[in-house]
Amino acid sequence: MSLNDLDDEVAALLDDADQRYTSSRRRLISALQAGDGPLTITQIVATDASLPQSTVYRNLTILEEAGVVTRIVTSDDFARYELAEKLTGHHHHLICTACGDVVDFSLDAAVEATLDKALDGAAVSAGFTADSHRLDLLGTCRDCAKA
Amino acid sequence: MSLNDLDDEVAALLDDADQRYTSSRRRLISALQAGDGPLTITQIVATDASLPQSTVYRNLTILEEAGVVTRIVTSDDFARYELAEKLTGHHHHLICTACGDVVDFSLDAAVEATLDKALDGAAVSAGFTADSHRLDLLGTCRDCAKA
DNA sequence: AGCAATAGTGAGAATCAGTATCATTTGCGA
DNA sequence: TCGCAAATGATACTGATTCTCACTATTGCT
Repeated sequence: MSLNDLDDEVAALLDDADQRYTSSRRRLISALQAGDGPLTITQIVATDASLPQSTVYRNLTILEEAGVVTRIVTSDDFARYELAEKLTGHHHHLICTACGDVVDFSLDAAVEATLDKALDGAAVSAGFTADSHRLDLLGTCRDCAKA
Repeated sequence: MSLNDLDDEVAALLDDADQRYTSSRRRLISALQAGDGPLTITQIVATDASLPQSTVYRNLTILEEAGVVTRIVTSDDFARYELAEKLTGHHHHLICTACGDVVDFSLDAAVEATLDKALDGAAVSAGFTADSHRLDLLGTCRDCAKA
């Protein structure tokens, strides 16, 4: 999705939620777009120091409610945010258990299909209405392996 | 794994970590064993009111370091703990996005094998040393679907 | 058994990511 | 341009988790 298309899509989602697409929110989207994985609030504030922390928290919550971003919790004490899959496509996360960093990756469609089928079966037999799945790979990133 | 085998295995793991298998820790293991999914601290304290909160927190941390339990973070504000996969076998989680409850489930071995192969490929091309994976199904549990 | 020395306990204080408050500013509609 | 509702951002607050520390229990030694 190009930057302009993304912008239009975000604008539409915010409009649906009766929210304005303010400049703080634009800068947030831009910071998230620039990362190669979900970002913590600290990382976002470090990237764009003109964004006050309270605005970042509030707007990320609003953007999440509007379906623009997704909140990710790994194991460390910091929530992370990324653009919703609707905007970026389905993907998964490589989580470094040493430094906590998170990077995106994708699986090929055949594997995803097999997985979805198996998960649907499991959901049905547990009386569960499946919505989506979340698959993370835990391990050590290149940098931490070196250290 | 039978209750006695579990007990022996936990004792061995704690011994390796130079930790004692005290009665608080036994009660914790027993509470975790009784649940059908990872439990929050609140749930544990509710189950066994003789366990003070500070002891539960401290001992779960120690048990996690010893490799006996695993800390799970979903999206709500409460961490959950379960017996380590080494003790219970590999499994996944159904997470109810309405009430936050978590229930265990398993996939058949063929699907797991396909998945592991695909994940290994992804890890290698990202320069990542894979350790384990985590697969959760998000949706609505029977009780919340009714409501 | 008695006696350190060491480990575990638990009530309460401290920490800190995240949320709520509110006076001020911004920007849309008439 | 005016008026009003929404957004901002500095600051205070909340609550899950961690830390502290005096006390108790257990281990190892003789």
